[in-house]
Amino acid sequence: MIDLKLLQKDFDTLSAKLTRKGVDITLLENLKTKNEELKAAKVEFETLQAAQNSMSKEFGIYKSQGKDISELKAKVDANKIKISEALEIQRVKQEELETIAMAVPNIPDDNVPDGADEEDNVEIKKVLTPPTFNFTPKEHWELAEQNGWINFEKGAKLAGSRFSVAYDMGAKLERALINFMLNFNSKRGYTEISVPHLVNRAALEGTGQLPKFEDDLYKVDNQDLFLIPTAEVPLTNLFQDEIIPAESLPIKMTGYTSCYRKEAGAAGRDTRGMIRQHQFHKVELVTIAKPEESDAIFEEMVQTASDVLTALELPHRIVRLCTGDLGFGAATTIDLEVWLPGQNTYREISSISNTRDFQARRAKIRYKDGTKNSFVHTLNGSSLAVGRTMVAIMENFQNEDGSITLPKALDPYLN
RNA sequence: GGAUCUUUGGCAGAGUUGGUCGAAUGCACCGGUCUUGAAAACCGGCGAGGGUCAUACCUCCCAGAGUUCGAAUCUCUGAGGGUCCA
Repeated sequence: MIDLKLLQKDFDTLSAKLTRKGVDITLLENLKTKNEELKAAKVEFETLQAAQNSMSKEFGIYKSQGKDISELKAKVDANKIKISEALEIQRVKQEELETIAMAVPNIPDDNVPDGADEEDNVEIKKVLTPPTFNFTPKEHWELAEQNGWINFEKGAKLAGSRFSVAYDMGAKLERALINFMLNFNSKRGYTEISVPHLVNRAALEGTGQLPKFEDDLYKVDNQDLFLIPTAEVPLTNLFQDEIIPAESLPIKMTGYTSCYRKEAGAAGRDTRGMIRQHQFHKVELVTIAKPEESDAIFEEMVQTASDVLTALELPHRIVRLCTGDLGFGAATTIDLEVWLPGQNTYREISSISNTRDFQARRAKIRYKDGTKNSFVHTLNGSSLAVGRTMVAIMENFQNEDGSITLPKALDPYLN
């Protein structure tokens, strides 16, 4: 959630920044008005409540002194009605404010380039040179089927399109990659955590998936539970509504989960293969940090994810997202795109974001800085999407006969 | 599953004939005196969140609902814990 105090104090600067991300300025004006109304309603209610409290105290004194209380009681009763009215007004204002506030995206950092979509993202650097082939490299679905690693028809049989089943070496590779990545991240100081794949509404509101993106989520019938679209949700919300002692920051976490997405807006895109599936595996990094250290940690997380790719000998490039491609909760995002010879292009395999205090404000994650409480910064990033890593390995390590030589880093995990 | 007791600040633990209780006391913690330094002793401070320049003020004694002018204290529901019975 954006900082309402900042909105009050410096509306022009804030609205200019949010306009870059396509936010309608009248929405912000509306928000400002609502916030002022809520404040007034709160003052009104609290004043009445204070009067009520002091009258009630007087009541006790009157009684102990044996004075007549009928007049006081009449006053108190009248006030009581006003209180319940004021409370109702406040409740309504609060609700209205939240409805608007929760739909406003995060403020992009100043160094995020303007742009409409992924075409306008800015490449920072390339890592490793794409391999050359003296034959035409195949696409991963061909290789996956030819080697008997992935079966898309079985996936469709069980659950429909955008599902697949991994067999034999495909299944082993998946498991090896998860282990490899978790170990890699652990060595970098990230604590491994295993979390639920179902979370409640509050958790998803905390990280920003709700209320705006309910269509992208799988929901459990008759219960307020959703399948997680990323481990970022449970990992970040571990600290929901907590005040963390400053000395325990930064908190660096890594976790593996499946991720479940309806891909509502992606009809027709990547329909073949395992680039875009409704369920996929991902190893995630989440860090809870002090504001002053979050930039350094962001760089470190990008580096860690890039190093995983390098360790797997996968050529990739590092890209800074433009305003148009930036996610709802992110202040800044860097994508890692892996080289796919079969498609002859770079494709996203990891996305690392600094949400600054956007999620912290929603999820009420604070830290005690001396005597005062401040919002933490939360950062998240994939390290990596396992399915896409498999795609990248298949395409980059393919031989002319369609067989695949696996990267040496996985040897200890595959025997 | 039945009966009964219990749930308070970082911890321990008062407070249950409803009022001046956000809450005694001890420990822990922080500051000071003393000391070469530390410990001990003594003095002072010390629950949390919101709000304010700072006060004021509002909210919070497991959660929710209720009775009342007023609830940590009474009633109901739920959750956690203990004990006894099955």
